[in-house]
Amino acid sequence: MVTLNDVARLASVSKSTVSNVIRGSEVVAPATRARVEAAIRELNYQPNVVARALRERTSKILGLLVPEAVNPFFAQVAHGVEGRARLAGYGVLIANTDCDPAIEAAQVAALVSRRADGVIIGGLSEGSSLHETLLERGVPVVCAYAAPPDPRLGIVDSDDVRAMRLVVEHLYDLGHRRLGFARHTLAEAGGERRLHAFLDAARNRDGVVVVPLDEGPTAIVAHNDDIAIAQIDALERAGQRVPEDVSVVGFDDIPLAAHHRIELTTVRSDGTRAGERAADLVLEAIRDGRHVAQTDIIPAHLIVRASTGPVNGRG
Amino acid sequence: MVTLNDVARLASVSKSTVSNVIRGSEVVAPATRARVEAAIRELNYQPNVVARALRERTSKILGLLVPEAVNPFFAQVAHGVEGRARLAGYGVLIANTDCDPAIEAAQVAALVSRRADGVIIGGLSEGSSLHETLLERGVPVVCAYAAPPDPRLGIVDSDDVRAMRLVVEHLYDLGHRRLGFARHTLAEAGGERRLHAFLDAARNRDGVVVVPLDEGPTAIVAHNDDIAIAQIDALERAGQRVPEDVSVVGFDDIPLAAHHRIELTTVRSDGTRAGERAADLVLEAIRDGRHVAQTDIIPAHLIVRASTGPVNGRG
DNA sequence: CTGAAAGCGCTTACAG
DNA sequence: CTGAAAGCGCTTACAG
Repeated sequence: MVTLNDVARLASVSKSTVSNVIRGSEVVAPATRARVEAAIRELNYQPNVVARALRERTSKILGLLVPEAVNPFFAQVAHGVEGRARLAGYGVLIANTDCDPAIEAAQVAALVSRRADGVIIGGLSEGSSLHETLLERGVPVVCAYAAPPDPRLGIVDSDDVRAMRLVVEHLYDLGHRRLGFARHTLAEAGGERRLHAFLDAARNRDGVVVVPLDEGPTAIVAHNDDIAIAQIDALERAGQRVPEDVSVVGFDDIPLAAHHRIELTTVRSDGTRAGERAADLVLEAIRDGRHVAQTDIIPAHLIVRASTGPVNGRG
Repeated sequence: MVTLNDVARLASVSKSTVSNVIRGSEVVAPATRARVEAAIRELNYQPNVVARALRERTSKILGLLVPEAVNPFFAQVAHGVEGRARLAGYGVLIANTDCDPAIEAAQVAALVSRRADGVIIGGLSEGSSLHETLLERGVPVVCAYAAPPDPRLGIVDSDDVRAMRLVVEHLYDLGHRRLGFARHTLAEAGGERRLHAFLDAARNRDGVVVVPLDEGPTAIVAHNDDIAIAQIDALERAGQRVPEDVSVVGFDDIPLAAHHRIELTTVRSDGTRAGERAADLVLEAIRDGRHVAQTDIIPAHLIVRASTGPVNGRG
């Protein structure tokens, strides 16, 4: 590997001067600069970011903690994070946890060891306080769709309360009174916030009752699209028809939700945008040397498609 | 941030001794070791991997170049890579390229700058020679489902030739003679290998002709499941029925393919396993200080579901 | 405008 | 068994 020293030697200048050229310092004389640049090209020199990181006490690395790698929504979030990070010269270290506390702890330790300048958390296992480990070391962190309460945290979240109000209203208008909720399968911290938002919304509608999934709800609201789509699968395999017998509502609006075979009524939530926003927040905090301590709530939009219909096929 | 020096001071030993304890050297006296370990705990010390990386001339980082972040199959591959990397103490830097040559070049430069010890390429843009940039710098690289020809490369690939033979045979047996192929949308290097395997298989079946998609094939074979599912969407929106009017075959067997509403006939290809295998290959090469130079072909299995049926609904 | 020196936080021979 | 010293490849005051 060619180093800054090799370049200096070839250009017959000191390391300081090469460094000045690399970092675009104004101070270098044009002729010297030209010589150095020629040497860089000739040797095909790429600065060693590891060395720079050590010296500057910054790694230019963002950690991304993902509870469920295979969820397409998180793929969108990751895509957004990565795009913004790249533009800012940051790399993204991906850390899947599968919501397993042991893996999660190992991943956070690895992120600390690698001196990640900031961390974005897409989900934490139940009862985890790993975000505090990070915060106490001065690492800015933003939670996307995961919100352990801590004022130092940055938060990017969907407006679940409003979303669930829209969902319940929609179902109510279709005549549904027996509603069920399909929770998500991971033991995730704060993973019941959508459930609670749903319950609150249902409580505020006269005549609406919330029943377990196996006690014949006429409509099922799911924690996310993946779960909604799995519900459709389960219902139809059990001989029920969607939406004729049971209506189903998702959350996220993943690309597949608009598919002709699925046509899922859902709440739109732009994962890529959320990822971009999360990255921006954490990047700003890094620049300012502070915690994020900001909350960004993404507005909710109900997208009505064909997975919801009038109760009992009437109407 | 607490450093090795802080630990040394608190334990009243030298940095060398702390380093020996951390790295589990046998040489340290039990009493000394205990004192150092107590100090580590008390200070909550985490070694700085950046410093270690600089000294050891290894970053313990794997780069993962992904052409299409939102493809669920690549999410599986990434999951597999990440899992194996973690077990080996490596971090995974994710680099989306969206198959854009400019982004791709920037990502490879970033990976070089960060001194990634190895790189896994999930896809390269057409005409790209970026893998050579890496190889020439001595970085082992394995291509997963992307195979520019270079003997130094590691390759993990599906057995497209056998797969397409099975697919064509299956369709032939159902009476299909007019077949079409839905290519993938990215300008990816080697992205036509499945197409060519398909064309070869079709050529070897008497009476079979390959026609453009808009010239009424009775069966469509797609480059991957995502594209197959999009084809079903397009066909049905255009008033055609699958499989009554047109049969559709995918490739990958993403989780959704088994969904009751989709029931896609497809070729199984375990993305997580492929990712794990790719990581193992590159990790071994790093350990041995050599290029990978190995090929691993994953056997093909045809999974017949309901998206294929007899031609013209007969039978 | 350019260069010598110190130092980021580690590891690794090498003395003792 | 323990410690002093050098060095990984950079950047950053500071002289000149």
